[in-house]
Amino acid sequence: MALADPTRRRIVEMLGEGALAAGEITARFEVSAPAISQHLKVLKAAGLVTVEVSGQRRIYRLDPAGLDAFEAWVRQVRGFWHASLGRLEQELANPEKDEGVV
Amino acid sequence: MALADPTRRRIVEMLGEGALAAGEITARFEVSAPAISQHLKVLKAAGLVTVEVSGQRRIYRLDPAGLDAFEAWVRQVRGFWHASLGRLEQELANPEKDEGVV
DNA sequence: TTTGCATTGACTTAATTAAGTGGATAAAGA
DNA sequence: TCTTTATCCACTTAATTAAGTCAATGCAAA
Repeated sequence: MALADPTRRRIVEMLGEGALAAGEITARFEVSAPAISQHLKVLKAAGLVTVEVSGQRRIYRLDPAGLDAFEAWVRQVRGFWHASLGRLEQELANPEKDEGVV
Repeated sequence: MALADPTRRRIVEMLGEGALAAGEITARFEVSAPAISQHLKVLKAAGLVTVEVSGQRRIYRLDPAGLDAFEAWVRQVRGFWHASLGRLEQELANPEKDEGVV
C-alpha cells in the first residue's frame, strides 16, 4: 500500500502545500536521494502524484484523481467523510484487507 | 581523440597497473563521479578499455587490442618504436592530422 | 512450540544518464 | 583587424537505475 509508509505520507503532506522538485523533497529528509526517488516511484505508480520534467528537474505534484480514489477508500473503510492522516495511521497499524487499494 | 585529454591519459596509466572499479578511479581524482564516468565512456568507445560488470561494480581494464592500435598510430606519427606519454603530450599540443585515430 | 526458510520492504552504495554551464577555439562578416 | 557567432568539450548538478544489506514478517515442517 502506497500510503502505508510514514515517509511517503509525509511526502504527500508536503506536496499538499505545493509542488516540489525531487531534490527539494530529499533535502527535507535525512535519507539518501535514491531512497526518496524510490518512494516517489511508488507514489507515482499508485497514481497519487504526477511528475513534470522541467529541464534537469522533476517537479512532483499531488494527483487530485488519485487522492479522490484514496478518499473514497478511506470512506469505505472507516465510514467517515473526512479522512485524517492520524486516523489513517490507526487503520494501517491494524491492516485487514486493504489489498489493491491506492 | 580519446587520449587528447590528460585525465583520460592518467586513467589509462592507472589501468596499466591493474584493473580498477569506476569508484576506485574516481577516488583518485578530484572531479565528480559523473565526470569520470564520462571519460570512461570515451575510452570504452575508443576501444582502449573494457568493462566487466561485477555485481554493483564496473571493473575497467586496458584493452590490449586498443593499445596495439594506439601504439601503431604513435609509430606512424612519430617513427618511434617506444612511445612515451611525455612525447605524446608534445604531439597532442600540436595536432595536425590525428583524425579518426584511436 | 519452535526452528528454519522464503518474502517483503526500506534502505544504502555504486554507477550512470540527462541537462545545463562556462571557457576555449575557430570560422565568417563588418 | 575586430567582433561576433557557433561549436566543442570538460565539467557540474539533478535524478535515477541497479544491486545488495538488513530487519521484520509469515509460514510450514519437525
